[in-house]
Amino acid sequence: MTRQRQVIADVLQKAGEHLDAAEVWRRARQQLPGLHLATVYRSLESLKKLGIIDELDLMHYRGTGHYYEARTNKDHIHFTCQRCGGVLEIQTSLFEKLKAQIEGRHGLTIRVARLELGGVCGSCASTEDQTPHAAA
Amino acid sequence: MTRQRQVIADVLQKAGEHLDAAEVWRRARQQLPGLHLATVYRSLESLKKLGIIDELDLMHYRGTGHYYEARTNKDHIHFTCQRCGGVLEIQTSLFEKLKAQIEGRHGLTIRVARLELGGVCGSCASTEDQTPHAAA
DNA sequence: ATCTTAGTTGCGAATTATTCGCAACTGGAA
DNA sequence: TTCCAGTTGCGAATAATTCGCAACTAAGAT
Repeated sequence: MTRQRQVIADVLQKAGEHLDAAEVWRRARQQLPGLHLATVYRSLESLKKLGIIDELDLMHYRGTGHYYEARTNKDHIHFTCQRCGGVLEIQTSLFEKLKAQIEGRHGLTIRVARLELGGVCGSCASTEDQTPHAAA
Repeated sequence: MTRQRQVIADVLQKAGEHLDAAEVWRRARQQLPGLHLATVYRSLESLKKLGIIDELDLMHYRGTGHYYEARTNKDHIHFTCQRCGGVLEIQTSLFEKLKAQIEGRHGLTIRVARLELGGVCGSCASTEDQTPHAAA
């Protein structure tokens, strides 16, 4: 584990939101001024393989890039409102059951699970505005 | 609905596999020689919004691009083996239950659901080879 | 402590994937 | 038929990501 990866993992652990590679770079450079963007990409790839972080695309609401977050002990689901762009994080034991059922039925091992939902959030369905309601 | 979109939707409906934009383009040009790649991207975007096709990334096993498939009446789950690259499509009613539960609990409407799993398939866990076992 | 080396970094250039601007065209409603 | 909002082809532009390579560094062996 190099200093670069520690800092990058730390940035993601402390961030309360989903960051793209460029934003991770901006923040990490405050501790590590010489850090190169290519290193950020390589580190994110390694951290992903190590199961320390997860990658998302939030239904491409904001472009084709990817977002990253520190992995927690329990997987959660991401719902992106396609009207206002808000992101809602959802946890439910049914998700764990679903994964367990699939592993059992198909004799495979799940290492990473990404459930991304898109649709219309409750606030957008009632009001007609375009401001994010769900937490990002 | 323009001829271009019809052909593109048709290519995806007939394909037994997941195609990236460039491959859709190659196939669609057989009926529509002048078709431009930019049009393919724009059409895929429209068809996605119409709910006719779905977009996947298959856990980025083969790069950072996206894959497309015609949508069927029942959503399915994609498992990508991170050892051999094989893709397994999985259906289970638990997935429908999970979506219904989320809609109910959070008062939102799900328009598109993408569950992508990564891990090790049964064959890879037993044999140590790197050949795809699951159907692509 | 020092050596060793497999793996990592910084750098800039290259590649891939996707989008844009604009003038010409076209599907389908009136 | 006329009309027009939406679509297309085109090439250039942009975003996102990866590569090649020489210099460095973490961490295990000596």
